[in-house]
Amino acid sequence: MTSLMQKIKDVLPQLSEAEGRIGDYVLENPEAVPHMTTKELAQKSGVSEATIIRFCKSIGIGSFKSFKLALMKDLTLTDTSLTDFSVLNKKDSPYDLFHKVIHVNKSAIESCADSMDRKELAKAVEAIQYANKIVFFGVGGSSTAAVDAQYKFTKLGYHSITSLDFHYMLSIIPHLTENDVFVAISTSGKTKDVLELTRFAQRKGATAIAITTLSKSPLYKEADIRLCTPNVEQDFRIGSIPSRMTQLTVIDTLYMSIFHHVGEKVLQQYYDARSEMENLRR
Amino acid sequence: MTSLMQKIKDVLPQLSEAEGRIGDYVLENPEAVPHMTTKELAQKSGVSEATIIRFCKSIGIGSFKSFKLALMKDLTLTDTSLTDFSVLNKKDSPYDLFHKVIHVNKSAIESCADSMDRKELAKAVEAIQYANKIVFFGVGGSSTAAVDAQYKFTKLGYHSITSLDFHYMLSIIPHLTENDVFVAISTSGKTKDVLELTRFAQRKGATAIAITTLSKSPLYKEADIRLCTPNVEQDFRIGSIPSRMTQLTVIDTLYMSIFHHVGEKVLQQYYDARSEMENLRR
DNA sequence: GCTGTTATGAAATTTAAATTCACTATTTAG
DNA sequence: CTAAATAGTGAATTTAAATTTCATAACAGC
Repeated sequence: MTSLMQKIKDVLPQLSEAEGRIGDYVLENPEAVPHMTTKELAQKSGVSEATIIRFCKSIGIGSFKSFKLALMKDLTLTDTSLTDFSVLNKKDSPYDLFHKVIHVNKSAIESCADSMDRKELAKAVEAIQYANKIVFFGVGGSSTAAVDAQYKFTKLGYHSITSLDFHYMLSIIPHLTENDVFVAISTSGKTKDVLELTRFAQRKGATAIAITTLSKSPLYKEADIRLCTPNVEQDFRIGSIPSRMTQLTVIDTLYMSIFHHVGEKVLQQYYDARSEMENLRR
Repeated sequence: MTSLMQKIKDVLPQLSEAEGRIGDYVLENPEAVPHMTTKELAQKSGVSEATIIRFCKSIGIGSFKSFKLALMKDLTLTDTSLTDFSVLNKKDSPYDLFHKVIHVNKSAIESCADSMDRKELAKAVEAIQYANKIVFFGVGGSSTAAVDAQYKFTKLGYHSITSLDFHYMLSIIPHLTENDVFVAISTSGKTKDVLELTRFAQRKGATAIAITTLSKSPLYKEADIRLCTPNVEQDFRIGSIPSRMTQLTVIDTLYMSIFHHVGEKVLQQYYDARSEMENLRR
């Protein structure tokens, strides 16, 4: 059993009746689905087309097209690829673990393509591009992405802010306006601190961009723009290892996109910074 | 070179001017094409949509959809991996950049396997395992890895320290002893701040672990233990995007390895932390 | 029993792929 | 050297697929 199929099996009990019927059909006829249209699959599993789309989102994939692609990949890779650390072994040496880490991280980054919605991405780039201030916030494992983002956007000349301190953030947000962007980073989308600050920022008029998994979480529902990360396996042992990689991939994309727009303008500043760094021999 | 790509090359001379332009574009950006629509590919190769369809038929494929599928299959088989953003294109949309970022990050992580020395890794794990304090230091793009590491090892119950502030670090290091570990993170291995602190830590008796590229850099030469990251392409535009991924992969490996050793002991603390978090509904 | 929420499909909209058609440039036949 | 034939092209259209919106029905909580 491969990862996507397993995933469907796992969530099957939580699905609604109609979505469950789709799941059943897909599990029984996986090789047929990649060539179908929503209409066909809808007919065959006895639901409406709209429910097909909803089914895709329920299993954490952003579009029907991506779903078909992921399923196809799943079927061709007979490789018993582990995408999590379930097969951790007592005898594993650090070097063995190293290769597992490589594998998990690579898989996580690969699956980013499944959950991202290109329209939302375009909206996010647009919002950031014209932003006055950009505030990033993430706690726990997601703070890494926030810190990284803050650094990158500062380099691009933005007024870019982050802090791990909830109370510090509370003092920042009142100054936000509709020209500003608040980027909330939370894998689960349920983190209370993140939610509260996001709502606060929205009340001040800022655009709330969420970097979170595709799910029915409050953050997902309430954000103005959603950049979805895939539902990579979570395990207490590995904590947020793979989900951090997916968050950073999203951040990198935003950075590259903005650079692409403002790049010419900041190039001189880049060179300035570099030559000054060389002068100081740092 | 594989079948489809080769096929395109073969027929290229026989194609008409406009179709030839498509062929050129596809050969230059094969990994970008599978995510495009006819419209996009038409724009980027400077032809009309109709010509895209005709191009597909010219190379013996019945539809644009099939063409994309075939190309994708082709690419997964061979790895024509670009490991840099050299193929950045003026017309790239955020979604295009997203796929390039995925590709670059994936490649970077993959190539980690090439540069890591298993003995050095074992030594590093050994040193950290019995360490009293662990200090991480990285500046610029490498600070992300330091921050991430500090958080991870704190979760494991270590006295784990990092700061971006050179002077703060100066006040930390005098307290290090031979039971402590100083982890220096620098892609180039030449960063002055990192070097100075590393030497200082070594003078105090701490074991210096370097996470750096395999090169003749001072950091590489002077460190007690070397964990090498691959020499991924550096580019002013992308800064440290791929090298940050490789650093994090090394950090993840250290974390997993240590967890593997001390795991049983800290499991209870993990559960404590989680249930308390749930109590506080954070 | 009312109210708010969730699940659902029908219909409308949006988006992508493919086709048609008209125009141009070039070649070929007379 | 001209006229007809032909190939190559993109604009506009058609067709088809994916996605969103909206109204309704079922249900849970009060």
